[in-house]
Amino acid sequence: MATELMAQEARALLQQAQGRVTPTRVEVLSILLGAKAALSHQEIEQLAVQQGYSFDRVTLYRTLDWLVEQGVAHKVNSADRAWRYNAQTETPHQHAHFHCRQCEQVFCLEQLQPALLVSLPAGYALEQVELNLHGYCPACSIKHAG
Amino acid sequence: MATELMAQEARALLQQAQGRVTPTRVEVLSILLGAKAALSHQEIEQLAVQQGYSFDRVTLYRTLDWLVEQGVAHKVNSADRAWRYNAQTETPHQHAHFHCRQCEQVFCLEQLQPALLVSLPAGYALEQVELNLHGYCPACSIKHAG
DNA sequence: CAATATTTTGCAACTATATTGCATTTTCCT
DNA sequence: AGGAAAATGCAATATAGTTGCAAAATATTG
Repeated sequence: MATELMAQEARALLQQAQGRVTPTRVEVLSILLGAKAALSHQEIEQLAVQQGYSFDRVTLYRTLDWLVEQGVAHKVNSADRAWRYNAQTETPHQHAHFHCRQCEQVFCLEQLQPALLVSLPAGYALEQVELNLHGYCPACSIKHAG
Repeated sequence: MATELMAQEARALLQQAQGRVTPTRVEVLSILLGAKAALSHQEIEQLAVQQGYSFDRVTLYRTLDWLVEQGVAHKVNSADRAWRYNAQTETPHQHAHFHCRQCEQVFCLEQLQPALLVSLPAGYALEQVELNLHGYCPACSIKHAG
């Protein structure tokens, strides 16, 4: 597990944020940095415990909110009514999310550009485009197809 | 209020569904038919009360689920972690949703085609595309701009 | 039209996610 | 090291949605 590396990167990112670099924040951000998919609060809590760290649920919520506010993480709304979070290392850009129907994980697709024909009706002020793809992720596709 | 017309249309649609045409179902569907935006369970309940009709929360949830199942309504996941529903009179097609940041309403944009460049990484099995646009709806844009 | 079977509804209790207020602890700065 | 400000933990609460079961409504059959 490259936990220590992630922790270092996390600390570096937090250095630039408006606020304190606390163990909880380092832990949470390094978990997000090490994840391949967007994580729910529960998944994060579990991973933290696995790494010998624990914190209150409320603290986690607040930490995640703060990370989003600071621009180092972002929030995805998934079908099971739970927010999922992942680290946002690069500049905020429009990227798509792939929601797996089997394992319910949410993957960020950085390279997918929604070259959409924005022929929005008059009057709407567009601020952000959110593209969600639903289906089966590579791992689940294999199990599915057999 | 064109309630009676909506109720008639609702009854016609329900006639074709697999199940009973009950007052609750007619009421809920006609509310959805009369709405310009996707409605939350709370908004539906309120509108029903305004029209002199009331039902249990659970019944509403079940009714909405059933309407979706029957293909006469569809479900949208919005930012406030509440499902929103609207009538689906036409054939199910991929359409975009506009989420207003001010009034939190969700509008269906039937005409908007997400001509997206689907260059999905290998392994992903795409089943559905969900396009959400965030910003300010016409009514709120006006208030916003002054 | 009455009896019966089936579906739908209402009630109560429950689950899960998330939030709020406040006291305590930790962190940062000098 | 000391003190101000920020972060955390705990308890309580809000909100969305679900489940089981009994009662009511609707449809079906004799």
